[in-house]
Amino acid sequence: MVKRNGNGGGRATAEMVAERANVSRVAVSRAFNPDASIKPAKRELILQVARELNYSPDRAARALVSGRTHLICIIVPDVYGHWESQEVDALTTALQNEGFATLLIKTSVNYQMDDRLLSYVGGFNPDSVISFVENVTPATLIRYLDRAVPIYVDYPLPGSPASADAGLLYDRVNVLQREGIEQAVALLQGFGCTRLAFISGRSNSRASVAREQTLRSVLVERGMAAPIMVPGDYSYDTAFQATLDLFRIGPQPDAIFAANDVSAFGVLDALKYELNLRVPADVKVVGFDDIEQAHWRSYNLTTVKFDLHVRVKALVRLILRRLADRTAPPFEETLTTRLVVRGTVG
Amino acid sequence: MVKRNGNGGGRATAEMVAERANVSRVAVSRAFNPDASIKPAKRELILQVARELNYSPDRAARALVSGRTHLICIIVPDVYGHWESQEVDALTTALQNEGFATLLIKTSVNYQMDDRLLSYVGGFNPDSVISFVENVTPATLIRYLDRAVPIYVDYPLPGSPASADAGLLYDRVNVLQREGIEQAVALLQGFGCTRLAFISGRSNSRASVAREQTLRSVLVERGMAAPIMVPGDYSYDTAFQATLDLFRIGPQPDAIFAANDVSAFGVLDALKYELNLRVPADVKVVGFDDIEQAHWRSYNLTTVKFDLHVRVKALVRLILRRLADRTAPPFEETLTTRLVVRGTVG
DNA sequence: GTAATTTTTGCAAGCGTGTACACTTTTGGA
DNA sequence: TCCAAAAGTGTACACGCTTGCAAAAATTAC
Repeated sequence: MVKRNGNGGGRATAEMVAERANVSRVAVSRAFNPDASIKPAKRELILQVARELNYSPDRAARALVSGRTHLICIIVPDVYGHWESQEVDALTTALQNEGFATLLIKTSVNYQMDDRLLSYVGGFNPDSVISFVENVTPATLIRYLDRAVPIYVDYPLPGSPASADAGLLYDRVNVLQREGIEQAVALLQGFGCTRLAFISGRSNSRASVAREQTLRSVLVERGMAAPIMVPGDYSYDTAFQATLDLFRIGPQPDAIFAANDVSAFGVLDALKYELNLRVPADVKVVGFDDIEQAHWRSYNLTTVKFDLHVRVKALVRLILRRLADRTAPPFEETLTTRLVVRGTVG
Repeated sequence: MVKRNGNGGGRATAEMVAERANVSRVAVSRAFNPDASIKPAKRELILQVARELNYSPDRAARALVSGRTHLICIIVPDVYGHWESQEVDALTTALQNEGFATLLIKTSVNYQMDDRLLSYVGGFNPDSVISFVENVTPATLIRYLDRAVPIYVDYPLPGSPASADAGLLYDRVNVLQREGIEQAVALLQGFGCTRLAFISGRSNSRASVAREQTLRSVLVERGMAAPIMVPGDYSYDTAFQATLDLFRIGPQPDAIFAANDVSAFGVLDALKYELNLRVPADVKVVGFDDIEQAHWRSYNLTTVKFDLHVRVKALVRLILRRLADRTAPPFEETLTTRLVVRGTVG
């Protein structure tokens, strides 16, 4: 049984750098701390020596004393799609540029979004937690991770208060579905559509519920009938099958909203390859998100988008502001959506 | 300027748990260490109190003394596609089940895969590093991260030694392209194809080079002509445009290999929607990877796949074995590929 | 040139945890 | 009942780093 503690003997420590540069260990620490007071020439020398030794300060040790880990947890659902992938990707880049690293945490059969997962996450002492998981309340997150700054990515339901939940105040980024949906409905109405269908996402998804409810209220305002509801789960396969079922039984819609783009692809393929209906001539289709594949020629999907990078920037801004001042009142950013018109409508 | 060090006052410490449970702080430590010696009843009590206080051991402090962070860095290129997303996803789940967390690191304009990024990564003291980046040599990785266990996800070029590079030995997971490609070529030859084209990935991508070279040698063995080479970059748009160019000028191929599925989709859409060629009647198309979208009806792509989860399992196994015994000779796992036949061939 | 100021430096004390070591208690024969 | 072995416990130090404090050096003001 070999003794294996400390850094394992591999990495250089501040001590070694100090010795090699003939300075004190404290000086090394200061050289790596931008706003510490140290003579420029000395800092230069130390950084030079550090480079030779491939030294960089141990984040764990640093975290222990400073209380800041520079770790940001991103919690994503056990199954997640292309949209989340793209967002995790963009977030990682943006946070990395600010000196943070992203810790990817997945809810799964072993770690549901329960006490166990939360205290697992808490053990990392992250500076902030960004949750894409729908079924976790702000209250829970705050209770387990009170040192960390929780940030919510949220789709406010029409009429609900924006940045408060169970009396708690917290920072969040809201996405308003209204504008994009209004544009879409106006366009469809212009083409004479009267019977709309809506294929939902997973039942407990706030994004899906927000989209559905907003669609409903827009339809009411314009004097149109409520949408035919079709249960889905954001996946291609489910949407494909649901579309077949939809057209086999009930009143056939002349336009279909899908809760996300991937579902819309399933709808399109079912219409084209199984039902022999033409898009947009016979049926028009609208998706949500505008993921990369939406512009692929086979789909060429009309969809409600908001700029991913705008949201990511907002998230990062929120985190930085909150870390700089923990007592400020809740920050809130709101993003709007817009319709991207492609071939599946008009 | 508020003093903010330690854990910020939020999280509970072992000390607090000890006090509340009337035990020593060491006992708390032991309660959380499965193979430490402590009376079962005492451990139960401590875990109970810990639960009440939402306590879990601070990973940073633990890492500092044990030398193990339980952090695994996954380094991905600045731009990466669906395949990598799926793999990062699967890896995160698998590692999390073993008690590790994944730190996602992206190469980008600020942090190329250079000294700076490497010592940035090194600062986290990860237990292991899984690199999906092509232009980093094992030697570099080992030099900067010698305490961490480096793992390579690799596509060995035909004829090159498997687990040695620049005299260094290291663990790796190899993917053999041969079987799948042989099946594909046999099938194409059976359909009378004679002129093949290959759309490559990014020029410095080992995966692409390995696929190309394997294809070449299979063609030679079967007495077929060398493929027409078309430069690509794994993206849909580039493949789309490249296909247009290919058919406007040179000798028109009757079958096209694309270095990955996404490129193949670009090829298919260009053939169908711009060149008015029928697939598979006029041209046959083969992709690589078998990502989720390959079975979507609009593409229905014939492709060379290997099981993602098999590779992920192999990677995790490698890491666990190496962490348990750092002096063992290099481990190596080899995966084979196979052809998934769908609509774009035959 | 000296005194008052500012900048730089080193010491020492922690941050929260694991573990070797010595010590005390319990267990299991005989 | 007694003794040897096993199991449990507590003390003290270490891990690598940051930071308040006081002392030293460098800079400025007169």
